[in-house]
Amino acid sequence: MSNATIRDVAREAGVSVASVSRVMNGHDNVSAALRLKVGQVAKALGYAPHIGARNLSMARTHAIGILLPDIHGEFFSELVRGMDREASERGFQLLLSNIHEEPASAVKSLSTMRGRVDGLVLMAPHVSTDLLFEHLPAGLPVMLVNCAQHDRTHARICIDNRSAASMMVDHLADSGHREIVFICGPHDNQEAAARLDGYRAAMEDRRLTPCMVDGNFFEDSGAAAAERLIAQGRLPDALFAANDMMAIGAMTALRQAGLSVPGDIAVAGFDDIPLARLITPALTTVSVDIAALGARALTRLSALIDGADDRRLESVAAHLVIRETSGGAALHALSSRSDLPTTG
Amino acid sequence: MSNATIRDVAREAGVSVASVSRVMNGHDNVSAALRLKVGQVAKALGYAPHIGARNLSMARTHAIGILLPDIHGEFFSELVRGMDREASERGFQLLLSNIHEEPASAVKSLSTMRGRVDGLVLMAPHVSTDLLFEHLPAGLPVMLVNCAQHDRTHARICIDNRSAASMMVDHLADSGHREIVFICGPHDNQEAAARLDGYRAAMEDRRLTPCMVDGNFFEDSGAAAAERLIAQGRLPDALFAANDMMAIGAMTALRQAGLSVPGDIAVAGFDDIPLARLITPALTTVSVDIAALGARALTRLSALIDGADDRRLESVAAHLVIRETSGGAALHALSSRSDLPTTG
DNA sequence: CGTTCTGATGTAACCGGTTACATAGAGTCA
DNA sequence: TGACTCTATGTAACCGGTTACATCAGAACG
Repeated sequence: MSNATIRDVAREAGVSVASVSRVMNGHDNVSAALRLKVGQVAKALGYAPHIGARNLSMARTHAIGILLPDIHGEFFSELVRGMDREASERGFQLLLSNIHEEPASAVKSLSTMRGRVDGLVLMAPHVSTDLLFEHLPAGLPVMLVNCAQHDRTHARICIDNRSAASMMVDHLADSGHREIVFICGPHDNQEAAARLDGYRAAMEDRRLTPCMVDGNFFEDSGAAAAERLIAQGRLPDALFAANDMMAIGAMTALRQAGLSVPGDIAVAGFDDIPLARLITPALTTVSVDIAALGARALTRLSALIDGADDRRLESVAAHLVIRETSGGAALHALSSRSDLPTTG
Repeated sequence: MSNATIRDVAREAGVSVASVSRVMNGHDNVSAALRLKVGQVAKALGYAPHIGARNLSMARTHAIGILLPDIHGEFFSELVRGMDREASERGFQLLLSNIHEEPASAVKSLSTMRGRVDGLVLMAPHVSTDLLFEHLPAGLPVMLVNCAQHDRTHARICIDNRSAASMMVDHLADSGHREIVFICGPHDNQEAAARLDGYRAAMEDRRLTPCMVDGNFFEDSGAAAAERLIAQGRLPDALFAANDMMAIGAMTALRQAGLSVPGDIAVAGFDDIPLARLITPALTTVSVDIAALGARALTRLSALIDGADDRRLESVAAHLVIRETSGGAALHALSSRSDLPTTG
């Protein structure tokens, strides 16, 4: 049932296991005759090397562990796409693991990576990273993506959420809006916090009063926030949501209340999900090349695995995509990347 | 640098490796004293078992290989979400591999899975599956997803594209449309072919004449198809596109030509991408619970790994989501699943 | 007190590869 | 012909776990 082993091939071909190994790995110090015979026997027996065994003896797995908080949604899919691009180029495979909210599960995921991967990409915006670091297999290269800032011992790469949020405030203010309300993301989320920071800072720089309402990154919470503002009769000039889904939810609520976007109120989001350019009016938002982020993380990790010493914090810039909902000059910015069909 | 091994722990604790192994795996035939001592030494040395070594000696990896044609987009992300849900429940991890168009890359991906996973989920709608099967590691459980129909030796699970397309034709016809034109997907795509089949069959059942135009699953091709029909002055009652993106492209073209949907012409799509319910008018389409498909594939694969004999072809039903573009009674069907935030 | 049973622990083989080192045989040159 | 390379191949240790089996001490029992 199970496949032939290298010793089966060696016996059948009347040679030693070392010779078979050398042939299978294309070493050059084997005679043509032996190469031929071993090749034939291997094919006849349907021999395929057992990668797990090879990994053990070479202490190299050619696999990279990816620990993510949520393996779903467009962010995940783009991130993995970028990582895979680099990974397959470098002969790595991706071992996925979903770390759930509870720290215990994250620690467990970590322990199951030991001896199974050559390096780790770790993204944990809400789990306390201190706890995780204690449980990192010693000596295993790790690349942190969008983690908390206070760690300095590991290589990190973060989206510059703060600056991007500030840029968006600047854009809205330059378009003539004064009262700009921010719809927050989840409180325990690192990225949401950075976006809020950027909003606050830019507002204060311009002597405008920051005003925040609650949200949780889900569409409904954006709608709820807008409804609350409408009900209170405190409609601002602009709504800036911490992500696109909430912006879209808010727009739906505004439309249902008979308000026009951007006529009565401007709206801006964050993420530039594919949906953003397709809804009407098209959503002004912040775009990050997530695939590039993933690719970059993998490139640096690969260098770490090869022995590089890299503890830098790299900041990935985001850029504004000004569409229709922000109301200013109807400049169409660089159009977002072309969308892909969704059916395999 | 690297971590301690089980022999280090054994030496340090003054016991045998077998005892350490037994303690680490929670066997019950160890004395409390030994358990305590080994536990202490293991913690002091920062020992974590080497999973690769364990896999080799137990001939069990607790990993599942996922071979997909495109690891990006919503389909991928939903599929993986469903798989991960079941996988983590069963203690499996997911090893991702992207198989590109060329068969050679697919074969290579396959060979790199040998001895590294306990089973395989394989999705290859365009690669010739015969070639792949030759290179499948013998005795490795495999679950085929949305593959060609002509294989009978493996467990398979497919979306019932054919029936769903027929149902859509029935719905359009019941709504009073007679001339229903189908916008095809790529010719070499298995799923596109099944949808076309279902369209054809349902039309013929109703003594209506099938009429197909070319498309390739991309938005542009849907727009182009609509423009051609308009230019030829042969506007049908309804357009049924093989996926949503083409339907959306067609709607854009129709609107630009001054035609109203569904007033002048009905439109229907396939896939129920998140966009479908957000555009105006909201798109009537076919929805498949992709996460459930992934979960189901993993459940069956898990049974195969446990020794089950399963070569069934399972058909996953899709259901209509009737919204506004199909023009019939404005029944709002079950709203699609709530959307997820895209920011980690 | 000797025998048998029981349960904890140790010994060593094994999983399936890789590779340092040993060895044998062919070729080169004095 | 003998010493010396050089190259192709074989031998066996090793990677880091698991586990069948052996062993041994203490308890139970006649």
